[in-house]
Amino acid sequence: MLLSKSCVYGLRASLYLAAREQGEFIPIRNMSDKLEISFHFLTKILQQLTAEGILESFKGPNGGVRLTREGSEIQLIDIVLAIDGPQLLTECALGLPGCGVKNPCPLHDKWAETRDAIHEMLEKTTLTELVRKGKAENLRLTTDGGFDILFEN
Amino acid sequence: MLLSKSCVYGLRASLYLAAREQGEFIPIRNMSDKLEISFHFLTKILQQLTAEGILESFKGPNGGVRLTREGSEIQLIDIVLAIDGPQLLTECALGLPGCGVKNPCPLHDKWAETRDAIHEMLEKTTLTELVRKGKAENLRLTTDGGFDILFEN
DNA sequence: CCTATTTTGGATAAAAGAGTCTCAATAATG
DNA sequence: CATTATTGAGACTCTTTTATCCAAAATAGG
Repeated sequence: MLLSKSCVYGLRASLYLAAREQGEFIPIRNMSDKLEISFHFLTKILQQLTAEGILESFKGPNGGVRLTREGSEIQLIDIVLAIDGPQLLTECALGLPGCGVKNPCPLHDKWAETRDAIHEMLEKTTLTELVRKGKAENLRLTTDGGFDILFEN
Repeated sequence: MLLSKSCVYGLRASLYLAAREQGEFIPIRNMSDKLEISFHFLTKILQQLTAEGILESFKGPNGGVRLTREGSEIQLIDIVLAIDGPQLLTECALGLPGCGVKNPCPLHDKWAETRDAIHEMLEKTTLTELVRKGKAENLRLTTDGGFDILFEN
């Protein structure tokens, strides 16, 4: 699995938040229902994103979480690094510690290129960009149903 | 982790085999010592590669494993798919089942491109190519020490 | 035929990832 | 002040991955 499940859930939730009114605190239960993710598990993941400063939270009635920045200023890489950690995009393909330009493995160069391609994609893609695309084409963020139904009622 | 540890070990072992005389059966213990991988664990991994037809094995004294094809005809992708399975390079970045051109998630297109880049790299790279590079530049296949010391005595 | 060497396969154990549950802390509202 | 809604934090369970161990099968060589 390229991305951990936590990371995948974190991305889905972040997209959901970016698609909602900015500034509004969204209860996690609300998100877990819509996105069909276990409430408690999602809570854990969002706590990480809060700790990393990507989200901010508010307790009590009318509480919830929201993005600290605009969706257009949050790249996918921010979420991936916050959850899966930077090793994901720096590790050696052969698992050798300290593999780098100075002391590489035979696969280092090619692998570094590949990792860079992943990094670049994640770095260039913003939440807002995906939300726009999702809305325009009614793409899904969940197993069944399109983008729209996430925001009904 | 992009590749599982099993997969990483499988790659290292395959490179080791490709670097040795073709046709010769190499005992797994020999490899596990040189590559500093747990013997029993490596055994399990190589059994998978044998089952997938990438290796063949021979029991008893002077037994061991060897590549079924020449190293120049084995691509990294063969090993990765045999161990981590094809899902690795087909799964949706948001974890949605059945995500594809017909019913995509907002990230599908970009993710597919990224996966293709990984796939292409793994597909274009052969064991022999890496072995040649490793030998030429004395690169390492293990934590310490270069390529050469793997094949002393 | 016996012994040593080696893979095979299954059982088991330990560690990490995924998921659940409970209780405390915070805050709004009547 | 009591009630209710919500996040925070920790303990706990389940599953998968990683790792270890052992007995069985195959085979070479004396």
